[in-house]
Amino acid sequence: MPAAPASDLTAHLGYWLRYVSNHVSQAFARKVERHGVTVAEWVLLRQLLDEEAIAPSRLADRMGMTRGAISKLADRLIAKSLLVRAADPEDGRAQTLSLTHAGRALVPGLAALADANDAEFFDHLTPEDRATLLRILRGIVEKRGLKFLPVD
Amino acid sequence: MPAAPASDLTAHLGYWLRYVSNHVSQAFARKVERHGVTVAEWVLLRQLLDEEAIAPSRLADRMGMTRGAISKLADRLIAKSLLVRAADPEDGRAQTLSLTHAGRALVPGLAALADANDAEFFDHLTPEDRATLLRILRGIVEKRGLKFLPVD
DNA sequence: TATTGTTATACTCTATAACTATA
DNA sequence: TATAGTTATAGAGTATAACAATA
Repeated sequence: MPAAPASDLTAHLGYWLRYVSNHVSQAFARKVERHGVTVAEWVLLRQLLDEEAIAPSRLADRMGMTRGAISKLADRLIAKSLLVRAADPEDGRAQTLSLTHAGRALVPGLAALADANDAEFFDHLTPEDRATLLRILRGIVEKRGLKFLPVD
Repeated sequence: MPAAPASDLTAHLGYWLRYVSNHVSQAFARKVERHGVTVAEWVLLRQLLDEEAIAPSRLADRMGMTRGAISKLADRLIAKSLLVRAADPEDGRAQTLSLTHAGRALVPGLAALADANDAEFFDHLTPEDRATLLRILRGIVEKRGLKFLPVD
């Protein structure tokens, strides 16, 4: 009897994508861990750098997480004195998140680690391959339109 | 004052890879969830399909997980009657894992979902782009040699 | 009533480390 | 001592749902 007809795991692009992505992220996690933050925390910090102050719900949209998840993530960063919460003077329900001095000071170092991590995994590619990879990934995001993010 | 010098998140291929991969995996997770399994469980089941019986430690190597993680994953699949554990007659320390009839019967349906998920995210790509993406991802795995997997 | 945000609960995934049994 | 495997513990990430305050 021949092998079962189920298609091979390795026939799926999703499988390879997940495999490589998990390893890239894990390697990055180990790098930033030494600075006391996680990958998700880094992404949140980086978002704040350009924004001054931002509503948790906007972060949730951008990062593709629920508001509850953002709340917990923010709690951790506040406990590390990298972030502060403040009431929005215009809307009593709303809050804003912004970086502390320590948080702002931490970002460039983390960005350098992100650069190093990217180099580690993608520098051996030709410039063409790097461009193609970026184009394909961005194309998928655009095509799917981020619209399938958590609805909460 | 210009923006801070920290490089943009979106400048990193790792960022896009993680973003797309998370969405592809989440979409797949929702599909297989209806069949009562998770993505990691699916990968383990699929590995077993070709092997008849396999040692947990081999699975750990292949799947890039620790032995403890495989143990727990196997526990869940055994609880669902999709997997069985058996003592290795040749080595009193060793165990083997194999699919039950129910487990084996479940795989083709899950494989069809994996096919569908891949189609959903990658079918709009040209054949050239799909081939390039696969080549790049496989190249990274080869280059890094899976050697940075958990050491346990 | 609808919206913003937090809190409570739960489950998966993963890791590290202690432990058991066998080699 | 070394190896195979399990178990214990912990923490990140995520989700859903209940809740509080305000609009």
